[in-house]
Amino acid sequence: MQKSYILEMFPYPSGNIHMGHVRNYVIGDICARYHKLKGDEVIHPMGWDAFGLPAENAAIQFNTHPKDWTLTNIESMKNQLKKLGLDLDWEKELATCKEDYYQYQQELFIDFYKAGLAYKKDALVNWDPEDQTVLANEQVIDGKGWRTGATVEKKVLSQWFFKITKYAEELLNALDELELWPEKVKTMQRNWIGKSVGAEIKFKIAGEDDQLNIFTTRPDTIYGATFIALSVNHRLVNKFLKNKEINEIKKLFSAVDNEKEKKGYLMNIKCKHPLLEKEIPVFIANFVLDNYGEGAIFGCPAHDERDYEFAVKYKIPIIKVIECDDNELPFTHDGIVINSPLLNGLKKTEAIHKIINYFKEKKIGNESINYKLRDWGVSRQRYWGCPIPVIYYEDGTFRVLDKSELPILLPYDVDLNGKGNALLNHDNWRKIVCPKTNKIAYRETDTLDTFVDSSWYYIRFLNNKLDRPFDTKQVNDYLPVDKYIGGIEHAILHLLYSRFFMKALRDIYNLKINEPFKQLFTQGMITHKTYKTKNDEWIMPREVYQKEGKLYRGKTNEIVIEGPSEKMSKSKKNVIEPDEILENYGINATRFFMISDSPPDRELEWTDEGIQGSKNLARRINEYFKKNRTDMKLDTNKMIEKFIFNIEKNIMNFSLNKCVADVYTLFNYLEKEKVYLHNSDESKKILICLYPIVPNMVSDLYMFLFNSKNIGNWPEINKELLVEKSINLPIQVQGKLVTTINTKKGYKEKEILKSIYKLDKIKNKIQNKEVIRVINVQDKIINIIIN
RNA sequence: GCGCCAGUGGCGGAAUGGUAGACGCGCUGGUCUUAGGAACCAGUGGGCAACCGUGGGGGUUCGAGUCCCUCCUGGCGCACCA
Repeated sequence: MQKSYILEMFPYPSGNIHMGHVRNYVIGDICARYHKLKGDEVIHPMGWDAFGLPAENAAIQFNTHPKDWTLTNIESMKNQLKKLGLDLDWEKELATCKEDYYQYQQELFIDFYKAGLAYKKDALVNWDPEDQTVLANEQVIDGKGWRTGATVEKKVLSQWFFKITKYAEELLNALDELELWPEKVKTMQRNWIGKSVGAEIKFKIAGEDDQLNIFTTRPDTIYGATFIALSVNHRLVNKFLKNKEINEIKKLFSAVDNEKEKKGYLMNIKCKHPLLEKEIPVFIANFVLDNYGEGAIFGCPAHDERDYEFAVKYKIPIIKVIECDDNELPFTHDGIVINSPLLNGLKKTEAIHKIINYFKEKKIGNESINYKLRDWGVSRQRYWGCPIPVIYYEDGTFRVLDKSELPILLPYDVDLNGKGNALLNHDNWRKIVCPKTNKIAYRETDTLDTFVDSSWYYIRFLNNKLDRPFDTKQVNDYLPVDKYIGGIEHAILHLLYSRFFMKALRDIYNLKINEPFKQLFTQGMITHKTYKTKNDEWIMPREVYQKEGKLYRGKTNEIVIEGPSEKMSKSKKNVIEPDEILENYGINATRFFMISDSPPDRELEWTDEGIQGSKNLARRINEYFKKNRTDMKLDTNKMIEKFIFNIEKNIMNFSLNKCVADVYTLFNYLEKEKVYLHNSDESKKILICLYPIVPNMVSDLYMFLFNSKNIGNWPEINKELLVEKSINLPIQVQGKLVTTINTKKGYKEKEILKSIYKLDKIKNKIQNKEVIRVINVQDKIINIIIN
């Protein structure tokens, strides 16, 4: 039996589902139900991404406990999901905050550690002052925390990391084989991994026994290097400057108004140029990233915009080493190398090749590949997350626990006052006697980033009750997920982490699976018109009424200004509540509308007309089947076969909006021809095709018509009926449509031309001219070319 | 700035290089109604017409919304990545 693993991204249990969830899960449900009808062994589970900060914030705000708050939310959201008529296997349900999930994550952590994929180091990390926790690089957007929007600070802390960089090359290359992923997501991941090929060059420090390693993609411009710039966090800054001075420089840098304005501080050390008998100045500069390469660059102002700007400001010499006009500086394009004894006259790639070989020979450099991707910082200074199974002794050493010492459970009795990490403040939990050494020890109080939880939940779903993380055979048999459906906002974070996890687990446990998600489908947002008063107050759409072409607010009769359709958000008051819609329009209309007006990967604008149209469609179908049976017309069977064929094709391609069009086309035909099928076998076929989309309605109708709950299998298509025997053949002259004629398929070209030439419209076109060529695309089109 | 995607009626959107606008919404007219914002029926790209029409301009082709080049516009992502 063919397996089909259909998965939608599991939700965070905030307490209420929103329209975005509805769309996501209806799309997945249609797929899953279709595959079941086709006879596949379908896996379609649901769970809860249940650790995370909102629970802690809610605990403080409402004086409840994160666990209680979360579990209550799960219950109510589960009820809401059940109202959507989703065919989910609730036996497989999991919640990442439950010990039967996270204790196995602790096992994985131990295995990662043993495999060298988890390690601890002092690191300059992103600190979110509002959430009081560290964030991964991926979670910092424009210098702000992804969740809080607070400006992120830099701090040095001892942190746990996962070695995702070990897989940088594979994560990049394997994207090419993910044929069923959107190009857009792959591009985003490629950019994020950010591979650069170049060279690493050693710069000796004059008068010191120390050196710098500098990565560059342009070793061909080495003769134009006129300065060195270091990040303020570079090792050598610490070596040569006092803390006080460093702090002053940091202050100087952060005082810059415009973030892009370049600032530098001249150090009193110099570097030797690796090829020339000269020394060049060393700056500390605000524009040098400390987390790329070693946090040091050589500046070649003539051929780099940033270096040029800096050099002009600090009056650093600018030496041209690529042929160009002076007014073209900085010249960053390819060109012929000049002023470079070893490289003169060469083109860029030749020069790069030659100089790297020279560096190798002299042992002052090497070719080098650099990635933007950093290792994944997974420590979070929060209570509501998976505890890291590590203890610390009083001498500062630590021990990663054995699997036999698991689980490390979160204590329930914590003091959540919003200040700092509740685990750190919980002495009873924290302080233990190590059973191996009998020494006093302290538990790790950081918990794991919740993106760790979601990096392997699709594996745990295969057997959520197993007494180890997963079963190898099951993983090999049932992964990858065949269709993974969710929002594009996870393009980098969740999807990259999961890919890394799959590869890491593959290598640790000898799995045969390389990628977790075979096909990725990213559904579009749901948007809704926004409305404002003249005082910029957002108001709810339902408050607005229209009179003589103008919009007014219901209770005050103020003029209302209509804004663009935007993503539903509470702050803009353009939210539609699923519960309300289900109540007013019913589940069938709701499901129809979720796929009606736009292709699933594009935005769907919520409109009253749209949902009303879906309601009408549902009603029409219901009424249709209740009418008394009539005879079929000649082409009725053909229409039904076409319907089956099209629905199947369109579900497979995620062209669900076209499925709705297919439904209209069929019922328009049946009603126009007054063909009523009632409890016929043909009705069964039609209902089965409708079942994935509107299962509730179909179940009721099936009961009513056939007194049975047993919806059969997906109907076999009678291909013979699909073939059109007669066609409307378009006739072109000079490639332009002139007329069409109705004819049988398989006509003889000579014969049909005879009758075509008799047509007035064709005669008029041809008149006295000579036919020089006739293009007959058999059964498709005829094109007559005249002189 | 770089990358990706997209530009088709009043709107959402259909079209393996082969009849552009399927299907829906809206609109117009009609039927039934005390009434209708319900339901049903008919029509609906522009133009009186010949014809013209898929963001603009080139090209490939018998034939281009579709392929190629170029420009414009919009959306998304990345962005001092050396």
